[in-house]
Amino acid sequence: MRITKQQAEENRARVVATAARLFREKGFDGVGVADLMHAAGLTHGGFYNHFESKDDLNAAACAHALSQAVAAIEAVAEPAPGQKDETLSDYRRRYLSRKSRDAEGFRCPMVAFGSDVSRQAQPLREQYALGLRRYLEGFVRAFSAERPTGENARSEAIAHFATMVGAVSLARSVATADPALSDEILEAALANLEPRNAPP
Amino acid sequence: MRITKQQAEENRARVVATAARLFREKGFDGVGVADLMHAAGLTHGGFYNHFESKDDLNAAACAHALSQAVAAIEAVAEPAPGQKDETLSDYRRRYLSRKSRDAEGFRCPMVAFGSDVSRQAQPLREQYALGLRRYLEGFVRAFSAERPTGENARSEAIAHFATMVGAVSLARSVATADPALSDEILEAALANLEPRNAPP
DNA sequence: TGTACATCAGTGAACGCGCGTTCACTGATGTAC
DNA sequence: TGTACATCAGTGAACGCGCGTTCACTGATGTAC
Repeated sequence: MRITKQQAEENRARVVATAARLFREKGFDGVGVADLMHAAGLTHGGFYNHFESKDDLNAAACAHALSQAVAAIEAVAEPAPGQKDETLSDYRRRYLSRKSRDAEGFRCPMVAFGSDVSRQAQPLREQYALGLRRYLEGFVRAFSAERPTGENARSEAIAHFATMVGAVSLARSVATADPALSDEILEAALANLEPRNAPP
Repeated sequence: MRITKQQAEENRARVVATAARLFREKGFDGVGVADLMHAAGLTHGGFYNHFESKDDLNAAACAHALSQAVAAIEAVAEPAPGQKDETLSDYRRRYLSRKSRDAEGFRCPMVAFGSDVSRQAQPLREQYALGLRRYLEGFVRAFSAERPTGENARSEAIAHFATMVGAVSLARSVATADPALSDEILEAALANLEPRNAPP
């Protein structure tokens, strides 16, 4: 049953993408190798043709999720000329929307992996740090474009993003048990992050 | 080997307190019943004399951790007369300190359980929502005392706390792999949360 | 107050299950000639 | 270009281990008289 090299690479990529989605939904320990491989349309035995270990896949999936986030914020920071790209204001509203909060598998990895990262093996943490660094660089550029705040732009942008992460994390935690509080948290973050003197 | 009723209650309380600490450190799934009972100085067989299930303990430990957090913020909001209690500024500095970030088992449950809560059973989520609601009420009072901001105090306070949660969560995630970035995140949050026109 | 018995927190072995991982095997692909 | 063989992605059964949970048992406590 040997298959094409290209097909094998596609299979591997599909496993990583599936894992990036399922891990965000259920956590790294919430998805087993067998579940995952079947979700990707394969049988579990072939897993070790692609990955050294589950930890290895965890790291690959984490890197994949982060690179998606980096691409998204870079599109905001450097909109393609002539395209109707998302502004930071759009991005923030989407990030802090109920829909995004309730999305299971496509959430921001910084929120979805919040408390998991520091419990994972070192290679994953390295990948994560690399991704977050790149993400924050993009975020700072997008933030600076929205409001020229001068010398403290980076510091302000980081605090700004921290508010978004904390708000979605808290809002998610109480989404089912106290939806009103959950909505209130999202709205509070959004209200306090919009530029103060927005043009009319 | 039957023991005193009071002794049994103390044992149960010790198990819950130990769990609240270990779960914050390693996650709910990162600590087994046997590990936990031995950490509390007991053998694992007796576990079901105190708890219906692991989920039941998870909920009890979560409630315990939250009630500690609530007590801490209430002490800031309503300082006991004549005592040198922590101000919100002290609290914030401690919360966003490297020491607090690196503390394994005594961390803020809103950070430590960030992505775990929504994956746990409904009773735990109810407990969590109850605790967070009470915590935020205390936080809003403490925040209003620090800076009389008028009608939006609650919204501002919630966004303020979200920044703290997001910052510590992000800082923790990269603490080992990129300590400089981790420190920068804490400092950015602190700088942007201090009152703007602090009295000299 | 003293006695007799039921209760039940704690013990440690055992259970079944699901997990990550390994393995022998298959057979189309890739390659050497 | 065609042929012969090695490679290796995929398959599905099996392994060992740790987990949550159950169990028979112990013996001091709590209680009924």
